[in-house]
Amino acid sequence: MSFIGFLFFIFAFVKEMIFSKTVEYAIRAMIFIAQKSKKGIKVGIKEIAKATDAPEYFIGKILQDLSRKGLVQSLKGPTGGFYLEEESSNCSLADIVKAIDGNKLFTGCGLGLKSCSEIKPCPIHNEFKKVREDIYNMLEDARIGEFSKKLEKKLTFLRRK
Amino acid sequence: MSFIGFLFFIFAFVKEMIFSKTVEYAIRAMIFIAQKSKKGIKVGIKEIAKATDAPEYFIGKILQDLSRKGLVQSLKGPTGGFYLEEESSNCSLADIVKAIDGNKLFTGCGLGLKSCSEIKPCPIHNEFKKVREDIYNMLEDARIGEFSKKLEKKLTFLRRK
DNA sequence: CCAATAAAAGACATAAAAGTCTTTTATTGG
DNA sequence: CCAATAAAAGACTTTTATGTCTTTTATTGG
Repeated sequence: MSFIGFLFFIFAFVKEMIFSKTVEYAIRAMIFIAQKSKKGIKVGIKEIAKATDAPEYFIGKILQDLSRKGLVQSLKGPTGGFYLEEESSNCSLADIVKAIDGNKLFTGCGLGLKSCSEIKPCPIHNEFKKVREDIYNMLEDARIGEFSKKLEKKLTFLRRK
Repeated sequence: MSFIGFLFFIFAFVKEMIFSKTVEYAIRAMIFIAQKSKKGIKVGIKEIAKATDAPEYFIGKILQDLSRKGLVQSLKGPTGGFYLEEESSNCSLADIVKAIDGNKLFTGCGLGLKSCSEIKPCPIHNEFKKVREDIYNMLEDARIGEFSKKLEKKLTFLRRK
């Protein structure tokens, strides 16, 4: 199974659930860049698009944005492309989601909730809070660098079958 | 605090997260209809829209759809409106989500996952599975009838303050 | 320096979700 | 039966998300 195929497996779960296409593409791209970066290789948009099966121009835009926000590094010109500095490869899925969609997914109790519902929270309120926390923890624990390592191990395993 | 206000508290959590506006409005409307239905009152679209702070024509469309699918009952003409039969008031939030968005939110392991990832699931895969299950259970447990009962109790409590 | 390369920037296009309006159909009380 | 009422149905508009294209800017190897 291909790298892309494997990613699809994992994110098939998520995509209808929490993440926008933008976030989905961003995460796939970041993992791919991380893998290449570990080998000291910078990758161009075309290659990223092909490898992660994302629309070329769209992923370009997304990475542009992430680059401005410092989650990924880039260099123009020949031998240029996208890459991750040591520090960046330690960023979590949560960081990516935050960078793109803001932290609305995580900020739990907005305006109203602080007053009434926190004092006397309804049962469902608490359940949701828990789910949110679970999602946050999950995304926070999933570091791009770690993730790509694990993926590679699995891939190796899978390829031997 | 008003009924609408209270609902806002609860769904402020959810709306950026899982549910479309359509689902959000649907749930608010259903709870409102349930409360009225318990008193044997049928409610019109205008009243529902006002009470749940949803766009009138839009909630009309949504309830039309839910009505076709049997989740809510309706009657045309004077003294007509929407209401819930005993059976319908026992429907869960999960039922509503399913009726509108299909069960893509719950069907967990789609195509790819059955083969490779289930055999050797990646850590994140399992976490997501758990979150999904949590969400499903939460939505399945939340029955419209029960929910409106609880809300009413809270409302009474709040009003006495 | 210069030609080639690749990202950045900005404008544009398409699709999906959300929201609105008008006409039709069913039901009721008088 | 009839006029009023209210949902059903269908067409339409607006907004947001997604996706595409063109031009500009930075970098490199020769």
